[in-house]
Amino acid sequence: MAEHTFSISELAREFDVTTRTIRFYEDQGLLEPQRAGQRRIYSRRDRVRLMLILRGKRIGLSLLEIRELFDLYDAASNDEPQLREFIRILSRKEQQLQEQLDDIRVVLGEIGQIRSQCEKALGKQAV
Amino acid sequence: MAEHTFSISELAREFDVTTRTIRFYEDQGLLEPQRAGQRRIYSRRDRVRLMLILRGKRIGLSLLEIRELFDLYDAASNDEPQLREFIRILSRKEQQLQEQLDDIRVVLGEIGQIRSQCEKALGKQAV
DNA sequence: ATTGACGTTGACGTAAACGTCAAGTTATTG
DNA sequence: CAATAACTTGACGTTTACGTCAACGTCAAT
Repeated sequence: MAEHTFSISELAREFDVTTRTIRFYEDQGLLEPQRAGQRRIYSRRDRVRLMLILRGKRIGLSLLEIRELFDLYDAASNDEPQLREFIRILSRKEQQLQEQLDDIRVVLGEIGQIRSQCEKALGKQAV
Repeated sequence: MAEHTFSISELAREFDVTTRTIRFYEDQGLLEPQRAGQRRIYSRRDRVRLMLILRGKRIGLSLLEIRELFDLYDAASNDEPQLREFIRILSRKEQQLQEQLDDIRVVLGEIGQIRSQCEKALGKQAV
């Protein structure tokens, strides 16, 4: 079965990051593509890793935290305590996001008030 | 009516930031406390501003964005287009947060799978 | 054989958000 | 009055996450 692989710029295009970024992630131990001579060859697994990195960033993880999660996950497959640790970290992150969401609801509520005040101020003239 | 004021370290303690941080926010045009000689005197309004700054940070705004929102808000009180812009920016942020939440739900879903796999692997022995 | 696209490794630069002195000022208190 | 605490400005340091060259390798196509 012919394993599909990717070049660095293919991945860069697909995920809208620069090649520099991808190499940087490798530098940080987040990716370990194979080589064909000098050239980097990315497997499906590498591609998934990149997806996970970017998702991690979107939920506010630092690259170091992502790295630690990868390491934990790799080591955790057969180790329950580490898996629990893994889950605990993510639960904590979930709670942080929940707080963020609460914050933004507050902000949006305030905005609503401001808006209605403004519309009242502008009055019946030319809204 | 005696306006209650605050020293820099009072605010620092209350919000668990350093005085350096508060001065830095002033440097960035986010706060403009009065002075008694050299000393900074923070009013209730300044305190509210600081709360807003920290809340803004929690929802992922940069200090620059917060600054722009303050400026917009100050200028917007009587100007509808700017108010709409103000609201638009926050709506965009709300959407980003929503995406973050979706991301984390995905992650947590995956975690659930991994956990159950792990428990299955550990089997009936000593879970 | 040369051009062009793509890739490579350094090395240095940058922006954000503070931390960390240093060196001086002001206020209070024993 | 001297010590101490709290405050000030200013300058330089730090971390994260890349951007930006420079200088070179490689491979396919003309």
